[in-house]
Amino acid sequence: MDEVFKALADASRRSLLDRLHARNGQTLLELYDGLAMTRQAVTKHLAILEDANLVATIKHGREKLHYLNPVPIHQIGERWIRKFEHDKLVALSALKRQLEKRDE
Amino acid sequence: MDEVFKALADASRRSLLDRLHARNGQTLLELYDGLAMTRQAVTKHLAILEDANLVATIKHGREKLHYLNPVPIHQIGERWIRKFEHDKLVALSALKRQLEKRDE
DNA sequence: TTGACATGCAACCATTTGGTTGCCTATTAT
DNA sequence: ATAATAGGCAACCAAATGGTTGCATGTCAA
Repeated sequence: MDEVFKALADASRRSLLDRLHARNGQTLLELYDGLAMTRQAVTKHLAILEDANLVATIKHGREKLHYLNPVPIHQIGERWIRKFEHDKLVALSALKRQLEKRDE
Repeated sequence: MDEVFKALADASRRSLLDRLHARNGQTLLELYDGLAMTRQAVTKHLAILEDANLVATIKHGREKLHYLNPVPIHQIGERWIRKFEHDKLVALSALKRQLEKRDE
């Protein structure tokens, strides 16, 4: 879970996931195309995404196809974000009230 | 949004948010209590959470009260995680099928 | 079979990160 | 008034991070 959060912390990696979301099963070179970094940098990012189980790959000849695995993202939604959902409703108004009250 | 992801990338910071989720409006020393790091380290973490708008504070005398702001977390759920929700359903079975197909 | 193509590996680098220690300031209680 | 309490500031440090360059390997096509 920590690996997933760390993997998602980088904007380049999130945009790689976006690219796979747009079109699944791309090769390294396809994912690399148009990005302002070296191919090797992309390789490293993809490796981090793979370690975090956000991307699965298979080798197909000399190509390596990258597939998005949405499960860990979903789990973060379920196990982590949902936890704070309830607070959201009362939060802003209650926060203001509490702060004003404490400040008397 | 990037700041929020970065802020959430650290386990210590996530646990601070958990603590605030359990009891809102704690002081630095209360949040620091029992943690295996110095008070100043906690201060830094809280500053990062504050910069990411995940925590709001007010000074109350010599104390500084920390309040959780669940809005950015919720936004990540809405704007980011939801985007991958649809994939989730088809993902695992479809993934397997796709991989096998590609591998012929 | 030989060259082009897709990717991998490893060393290196600057910057960021998470943490420390030491001291300073502001507020409260005795 | 003075001591204790709550927190802030700044310098420093090691390790992790995000990136680079250079070269090696495996696979496909002419």
